[in-house]
Amino acid sequence: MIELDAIDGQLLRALTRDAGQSAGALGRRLGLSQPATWRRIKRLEEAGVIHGRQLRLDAEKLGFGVTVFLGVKLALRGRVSLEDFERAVSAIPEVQTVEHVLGLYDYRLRVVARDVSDFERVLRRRVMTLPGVGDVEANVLLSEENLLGPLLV
Amino acid sequence: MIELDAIDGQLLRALTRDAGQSAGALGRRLGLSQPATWRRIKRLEEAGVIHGRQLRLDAEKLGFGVTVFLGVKLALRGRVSLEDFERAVSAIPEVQTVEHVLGLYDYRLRVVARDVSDFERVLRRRVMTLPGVGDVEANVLLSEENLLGPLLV
DNA sequence: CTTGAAAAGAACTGCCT
DNA sequence: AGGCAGTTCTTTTCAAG
Repeated sequence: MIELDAIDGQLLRALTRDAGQSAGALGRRLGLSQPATWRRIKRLEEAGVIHGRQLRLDAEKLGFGVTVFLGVKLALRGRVSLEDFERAVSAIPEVQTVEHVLGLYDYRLRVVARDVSDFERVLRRRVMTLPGVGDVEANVLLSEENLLGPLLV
Repeated sequence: MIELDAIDGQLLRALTRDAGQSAGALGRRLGLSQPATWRRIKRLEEAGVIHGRQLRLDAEKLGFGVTVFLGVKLALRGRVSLEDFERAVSAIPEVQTVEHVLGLYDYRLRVVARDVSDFERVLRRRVMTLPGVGDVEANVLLSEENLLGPLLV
């Protein structure tokens, strides 16, 4: 594990808000020179703390108005491997995230669809036919807020 | 809604894999010049399709080894407003995401903690004391895979 | 850690097809 | 729409305090 001081925390906080700002502008606000700021960011990347930069897309603007979280419990455990399930679920284009979890469900899926009837198609023809699938529970996303998290306190 | 052609789709797909690559390098692979590629990206940003770029942090390297998804059902509905709940939950530093959903639960929370006993502290002292909280269900994250989603097919 | 400088590269602009 | 050429800004590396 890497040692982070207060300035690293401030850098991560600022970059989490906007990953596209320049090292120079960032450093000026924190009272650091541009090369010093740049070296700190580089160090965080090399340590693996910063894993990369991800594009944030607006699903609605792309015509996907419905986002649903599915909790999936596997039946037939032992007869169907987790790898089979994961491979099949990863091949569904509407699935954005696959989370293997421990608890009431075995997997949590984030699924998008154009509308409710499109979601029904995905659910019936894609999800319910996955190998070993048992109970499925659905929650429709109304709104979502991403916070900084404690990584940065 | 904005019209996207095949090239826009390829751009979004490439940028979703790595949001940090330059317009020049991207264009060369698609047979476009640097300004043409840049103008397309700019257009997607201005249309709101690209909402921004987010830093991807490695929670484990920052000392947060446990990620838990909580499904929260509110009791006392009507007596406590959703706004009160949302304001209180957003103030918990360990909460990374708040999703307002429709279904078996009212809210889904993504929570990180240093370890299991740290998570117990968050659950007992922070989550269970939220205004109006009723049933709480937990799923511990084992592994996670982010796919491109259908935005890009 | 800082400043200053220099080279490389990426972002942005205007003009032309 | 796309390409070309040029300008501006940022990144990246270096030397020296």
